[in-house]
Amino acid sequence: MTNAEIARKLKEIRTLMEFAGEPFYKFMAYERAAETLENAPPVAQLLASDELTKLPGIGKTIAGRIQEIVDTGTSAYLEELSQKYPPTLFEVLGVSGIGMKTAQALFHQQGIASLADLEAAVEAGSLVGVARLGPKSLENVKRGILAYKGRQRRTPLGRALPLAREIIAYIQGGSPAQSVTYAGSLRRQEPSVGDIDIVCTSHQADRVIAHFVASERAEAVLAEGSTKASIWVAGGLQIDLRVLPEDVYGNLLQHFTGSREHNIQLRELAVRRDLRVSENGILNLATGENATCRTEEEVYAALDLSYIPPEMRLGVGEIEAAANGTLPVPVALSELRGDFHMHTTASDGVDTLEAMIAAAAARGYEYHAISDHSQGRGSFGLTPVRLREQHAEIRALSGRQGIKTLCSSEVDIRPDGSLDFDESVLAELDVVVASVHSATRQSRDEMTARLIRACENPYVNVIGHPTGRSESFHGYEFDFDAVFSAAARTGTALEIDGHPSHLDLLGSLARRAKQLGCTFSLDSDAHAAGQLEHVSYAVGQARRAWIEAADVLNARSLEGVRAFVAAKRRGPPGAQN
DNA sequence: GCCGTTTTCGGCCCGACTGTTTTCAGTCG
Repeated sequence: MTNAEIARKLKEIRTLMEFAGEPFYKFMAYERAAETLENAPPVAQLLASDELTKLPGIGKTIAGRIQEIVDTGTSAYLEELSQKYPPTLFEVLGVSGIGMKTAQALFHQQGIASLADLEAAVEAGSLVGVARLGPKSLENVKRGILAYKGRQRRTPLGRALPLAREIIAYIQGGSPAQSVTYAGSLRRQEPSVGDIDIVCTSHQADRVIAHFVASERAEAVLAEGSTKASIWVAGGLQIDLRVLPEDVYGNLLQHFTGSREHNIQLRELAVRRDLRVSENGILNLATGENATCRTEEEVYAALDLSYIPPEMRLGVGEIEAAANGTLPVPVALSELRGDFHMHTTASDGVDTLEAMIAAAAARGYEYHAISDHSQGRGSFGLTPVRLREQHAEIRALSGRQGIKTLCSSEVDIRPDGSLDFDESVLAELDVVVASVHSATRQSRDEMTARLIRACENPYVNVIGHPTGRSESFHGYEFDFDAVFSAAARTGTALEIDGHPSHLDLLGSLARRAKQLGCTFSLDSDAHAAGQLEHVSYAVGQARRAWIEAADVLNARSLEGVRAFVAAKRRGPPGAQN
């Protein structure tokens, strides 16, 4: 069972507890624990090492429930609540505009316990007269039902970010906006986002907001006030805009970047110092003085914290680290000197070798590797003969663009852990990426052994997209700690694949790998010249994992990379004799 | 239910917008 699945169960408990009238801080504890879990290392590993209660917000009681969920798939407490309140209540609560109070009233007064019940009641007009449900609220409920049905739950980062950039350009282009940027889960590089938060500064907020809600993209305007507005765009994705004066830009950006848990912890720390933190500034409760910050750095400095990059704001220990000066500086895109994973028309890419070399050179890289698929991938995989022909082409083009092109391959890891090329072919390559593409539903033990054997191969330098996750597949089952430890021990880098449909490793898992001493390769997995920029998503996940430049293979010089490869081929000291 | 630089009890983050209200409850982020 994944962390996300366990977190979902905890959130179900939380919601049903509130529905049942339990005290606020009791059910909120479950919500905070769930959010912590979503960004924590795999629960199975935490339970094995007895580290679960070390996570913030997880004490004895909730840890016990988590253990129970892992062991049995559910919790007796959850089952008990579910007996009283049917699971279809979550549908009603999922309708925008219907909150806890309304849902409780509808349930107790009219027996409405599902979306179908709600629709029927709306149709029959039987909701007229329910407290605080006037004609406008009823219209909102109707719209909420339609949105609930048509809505996709979450939007992948790779789709949301371009949309956010488009909206930002629209705002900048037609309104008196000063600074405009995206915040929220997008800025934290969450793998998928529930909405898009945009923050903006202006002294004419009303004009910016009027322009925003007039966008052709807006299929509905959900709210329109003097400093904030919300719209829905196609597919039911919500976009929130907040506009404040330029002198609180730092407070504004900090506030709306979140995460919620990070902000709660930050404000709790502030309260202990008699300070109240909000998007409007930092209010000193003793003196009544409000300090405004133009930058986020000022916000953190005002609380005696070192700057915490957005991707690290997850409420998983970063505030403590920032307070005691141990927060690492995460790797930055500008520190990358190359990219080991890209394809050409020789396999399933759409651009030629020459075009990919030119594109990599244009990014200012010192080196890059061409890593087309190996023969096992069927019609588009390269045979040894075709691979050697490609090497000849690379040598012929070498040096023309002022970038070193390395000969590589994304070699299939076969079901038994052996590689799709034999050693004589692998030995000719400068660097080897090895990936699983077949038999992805092997047993946990088989997949673990398969990946460890790949790590132990002296020619394998990078394990490509290590978990195999995608938008539609949760990834292969294997023992993360065992494989990550093998990678660290053998000098094999783990890839963080930035292709938006992969994002693999995710930050939470990569952080575990970092704790186990792994080296990482941050790659684009580009299948077109324009996709080399996807490496920025890999950097985003790396930063969420607290990975530093020193942990990153492609942040090293070409000599450093060659030394990494040579060391593994040579084997551990003494192994030759 | 969790937690501790006022530590084992007594606290627990902050604010905007809407619609239904005659001063605020509910929802949302």
